[in-house]
Amino acid sequence: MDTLSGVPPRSADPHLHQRIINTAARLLATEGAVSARRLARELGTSTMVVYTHFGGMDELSRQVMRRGFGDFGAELDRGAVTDDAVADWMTYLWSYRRFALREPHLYAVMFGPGLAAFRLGDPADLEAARSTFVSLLRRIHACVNAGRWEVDDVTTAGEAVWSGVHGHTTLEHTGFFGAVGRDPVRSFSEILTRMSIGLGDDAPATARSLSTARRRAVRADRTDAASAR
Amino acid sequence: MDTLSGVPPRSADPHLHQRIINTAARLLATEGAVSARRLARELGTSTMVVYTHFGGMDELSRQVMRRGFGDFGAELDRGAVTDDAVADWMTYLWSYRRFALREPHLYAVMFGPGLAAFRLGDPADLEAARSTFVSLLRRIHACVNAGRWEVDDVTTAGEAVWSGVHGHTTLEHTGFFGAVGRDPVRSFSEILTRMSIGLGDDAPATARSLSTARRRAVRADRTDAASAR
DNA sequence: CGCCATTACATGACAATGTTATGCATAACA
DNA sequence: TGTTATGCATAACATTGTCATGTAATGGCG
Repeated sequence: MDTLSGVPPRSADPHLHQRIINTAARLLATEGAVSARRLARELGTSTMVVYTHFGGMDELSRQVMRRGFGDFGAELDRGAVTDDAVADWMTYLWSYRRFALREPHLYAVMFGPGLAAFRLGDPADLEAARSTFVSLLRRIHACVNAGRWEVDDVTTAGEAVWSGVHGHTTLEHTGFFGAVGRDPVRSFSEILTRMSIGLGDDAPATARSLSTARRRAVRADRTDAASAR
Repeated sequence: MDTLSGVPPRSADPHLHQRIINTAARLLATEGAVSARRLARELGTSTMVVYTHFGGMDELSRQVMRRGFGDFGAELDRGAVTDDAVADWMTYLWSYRRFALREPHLYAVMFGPGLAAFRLGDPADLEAARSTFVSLLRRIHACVNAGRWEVDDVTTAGEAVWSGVHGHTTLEHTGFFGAVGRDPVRSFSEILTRMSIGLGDDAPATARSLSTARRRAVRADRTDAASAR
């Protein structure tokens, strides 16, 4: 109705822009969906803020996606660089899986077919996604430099690796492994193992690296679980 | 309004059930989305037919998905069995990619996170998806029997392979390869190659099988394009 | 053959979605 | 202080899936 001046008129919040993105990301993570009205209710505003600040839900989703890629990349790059390059590469991919499992909806926004990063070719979106890919390529390069792998085209190898882990995580998100009573960890290990051997490593060395990376991953899982409490 | 008897009352169509599924599949393929109203308009009925026949859009989508898995499996099993088991396996996966590219929306319904096959555990849905997986396992078994691969756990190997090709197709669907100017065929070939070597084949034999399978795939692509005309 | 019950379907309404036109109150500025 | 601009709330519109209601056709039974 008419605006009663009894209600203190909300002064312009200088951080509203970021608050919207943060709240949208939180709602996405906790409730699996973000609607303009749900978001407005959470923010204590009207749905119009989405349109004055982002022009619509699409652009907001892309901003959430960009932030997601930022967090994703930061978390992936946290992995140490040791003298076992293949183990480092595997650790990187275990972190990849950990993030995807912890943030399934964010991952879906980032890689899903909805308003995927690449279709609406905003260079900033493309760059956000590409930087994490480049980070993977560095790990692969290290394996080549260490003499473990023989790869002429690192980018193509990176695409193959990425396809494998991305496919695995999306399958795991659908609940496939649980539904058929299979172990996703075993399947993921298989991908890492066969890929490493296929890229030139010998089987025993890959097995040793897998053990190392698996140990690190279990420890990181525990840290993750502890910080969630 | 009141029902004018001037309009000939539509007698119960005994094939309506199938017509709904077929039309939904067609709309999904041609328009990328199926809404109850769009479907009703196409069928010349009201939206209620969806509810009397399926109870809602969800169940209808699952029926479309089931039909999709049927077509998918039939098309995949069309590949010949020759004395080059690895080439046969690769041909199978090229067919996989071909189907996914030709029917992106159907593929998304089949494997997407929406009302994924596995989450709502209807055994019929599970079986529909599983049968195509079993078909993949047969191809892998043939490679092992031929002495090309050394695999103790065929199912786990199948999951790894599936992750790779599934991940690749979903990435291709997002438009990633086009956006960054990369060649999806090369990436897909890399997956097949590294996986085959990783599963025990030697590199030259894998390369020969890849050539064979690629030739077959190109021919099948042509046939596909011709029949589309 | 004629009546009744069941069933299939159309109509229209409801809630929730993204979006937008309108208006007002505050903020920024001269 | 007066003017402009902007940010946001209100309320509406179109579209979605869904459902309550009514009606007409179908099929069984006397």
